[in-house]
Amino acid sequence: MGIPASGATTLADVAARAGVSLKTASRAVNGEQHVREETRAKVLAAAADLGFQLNSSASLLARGIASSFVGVVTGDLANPFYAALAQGAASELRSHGLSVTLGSSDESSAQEGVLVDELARRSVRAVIAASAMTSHAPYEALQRRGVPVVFVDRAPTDIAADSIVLDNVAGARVAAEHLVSGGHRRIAFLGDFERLPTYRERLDGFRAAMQAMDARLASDAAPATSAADAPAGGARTAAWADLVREGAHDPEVAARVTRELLDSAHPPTAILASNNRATLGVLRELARRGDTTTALVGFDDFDLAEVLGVTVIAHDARAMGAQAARLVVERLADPRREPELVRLPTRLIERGSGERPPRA
Amino acid sequence: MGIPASGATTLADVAARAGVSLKTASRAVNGEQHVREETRAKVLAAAADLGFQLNSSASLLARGIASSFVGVVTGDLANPFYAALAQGAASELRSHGLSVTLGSSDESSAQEGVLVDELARRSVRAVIAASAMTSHAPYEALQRRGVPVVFVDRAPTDIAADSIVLDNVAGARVAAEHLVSGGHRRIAFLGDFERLPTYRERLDGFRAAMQAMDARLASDAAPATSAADAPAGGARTAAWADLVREGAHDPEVAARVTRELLDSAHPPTAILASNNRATLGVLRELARRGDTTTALVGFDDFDLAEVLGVTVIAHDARAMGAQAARLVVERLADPRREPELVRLPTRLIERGSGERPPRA
DNA sequence: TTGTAAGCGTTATCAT
DNA sequence: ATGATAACGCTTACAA
Repeated sequence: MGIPASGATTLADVAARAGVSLKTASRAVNGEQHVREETRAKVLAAAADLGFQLNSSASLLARGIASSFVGVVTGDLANPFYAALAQGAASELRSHGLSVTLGSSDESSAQEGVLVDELARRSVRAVIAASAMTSHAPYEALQRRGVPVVFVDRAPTDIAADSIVLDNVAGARVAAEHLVSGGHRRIAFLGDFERLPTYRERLDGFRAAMQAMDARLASDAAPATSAADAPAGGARTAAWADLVREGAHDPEVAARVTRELLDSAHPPTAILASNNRATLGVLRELARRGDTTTALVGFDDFDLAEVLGVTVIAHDARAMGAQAARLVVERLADPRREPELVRLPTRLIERGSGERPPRA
Repeated sequence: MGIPASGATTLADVAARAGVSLKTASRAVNGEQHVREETRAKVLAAAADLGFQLNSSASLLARGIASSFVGVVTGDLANPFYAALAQGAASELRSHGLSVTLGSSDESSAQEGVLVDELARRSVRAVIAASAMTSHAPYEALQRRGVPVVFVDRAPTDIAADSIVLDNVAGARVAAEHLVSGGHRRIAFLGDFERLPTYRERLDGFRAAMQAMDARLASDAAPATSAADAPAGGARTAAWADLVREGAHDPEVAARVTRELLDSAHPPTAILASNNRATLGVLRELARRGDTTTALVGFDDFDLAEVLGVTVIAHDARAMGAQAARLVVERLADPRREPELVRLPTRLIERGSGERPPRA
């Protein structure tokens, strides 16, 4: 019925059918003012008749706007942490009329670089990134072009940008202190890729707790002794440092490392897994060997943690995504604000695995 | 240095700086043929100098293309099944130069409708949807406008479209038969929302297995008896039908239903959870009451299933997403193909929970 | 190989 | 309140 088979109904068609000018049709369709209600109704009816849909490319072009898409760059959506992050960002952005376009880097710097270039080519309005890169040059290029970039989970040190991260140091410290106060002295730390700031910060927190423990033990052992009496200080430091492992980014590696640790001459009595994938690997290995005595605290909460009784350092990934979206919107509104660094709290949830006493 | 502060470097700027015409610059930038290498290099250098980026809106408009975005509609990304689906679709589409834009319906028909309208407004090139709607009118509108729609997980019955689903009937039947062959007679079925075809199909599979069981039991009990002798037939049918529950879409409801079932006068000895969220709920309730005897088979595999020893009906969600992406690409290439219905296989993975014998 | 001119569908400007 | 006309930045004929 007058609908062109090509499916290409333009605003001009609508205007013609409604018997008004192109501009009036535009005004009506966009809900602008200065259109008589009667006219508007006429235009809207014509549009409905023709199944008209605004061509967003033309609209954006005419308005001089890049696009209404915000790129969200994460490692791998299969990781529930990233999924929650993306979901939080998407729903918050949607309430501001912005859409999300996804990209997974699989934690590869190279792939992430390609991804960011691609986003640039797609003229995204802004980018939210959980970056695994050490050099953020591609992001800087975006910023220069006026595209805001907000970093989540990992804050870059080489460029200035809004960032929202967890209080990793405090989280890991609390976890380690919890194990120490439970009587553990030999605590292993399962870290992620060495290059990730999250890993380094969590290790910092772990280190702080362990050094405090060493200091306390030293003073307990020799109440009124001078530093010269503690030649074992270095050895004691080595004691906990020997149980630090890195590169456990996926469950398989984490399981293997756990196995090596527990099979060693002086196995740890407790493990602090620095993220959800590491925790998964530890759980698999513990289950495999039927080990129910080794204590465990995992960074990141997960669905079955309660069922399995796993003590975790929890946080709200979805809120983090939403917060990142808010930062995007704010910077879009005022590009010259000072870059903001938001640090989100974590909390310890005791479920049993972290409260197991050390083996005798 | 000559870069306009507004960040709006156009192809014309590049052409001017390189001392060539607009069209030549366009050719060089787009990697087209018929450009002397020397010229191309000159243009590319100018583009790099100016930090030029093609305006995708203008480019798409000039080419008469809607966009290079494919909308992916799912329930909730927090569900690993959807996350894997989205990831699979995204990476496959990317290799075809298409990007993904995400939308979560939270399984609400209303919200899904809004979402689809939004996608239309954004001029997406195609849509991949795990739809929770019963009427697919909004999708039909898209199709009419020449936007291909591919349904995943749930195939619509009211409109014709490419679909890719699991063999739900077979999967659920195999699961139920597995429990029956393990000696179970009282098997509960924890279903999702009644309106979802996945739920209905899984129930069909369950029913088939249970009816077969009933038939076998009847003939065993009365080898040479006529139908008139089996007035209990209806009662027997009721026996398994009484253990069918629906609406267990989230873990909380699933846990509550499990509790009611196990607290009832004639509790089931086994449970078939019709999806990952239901399985989670069952596990929580079993853990809460310390129940280690009730057998369990869950539809959908999950990360910790091995650790927990949960027998599942597994499938490859990521592959499903990738396949959907392939269907999109094919239909984009040839819009008049016959709509295709792909049915993906499932497989039973025995891990212990499904092999527990019935309580005495 | 390179350039010219027209037009993609919409919105902004400035009249009326 | 409505409308003619010129952008928006790019690509596709069609020349040269």
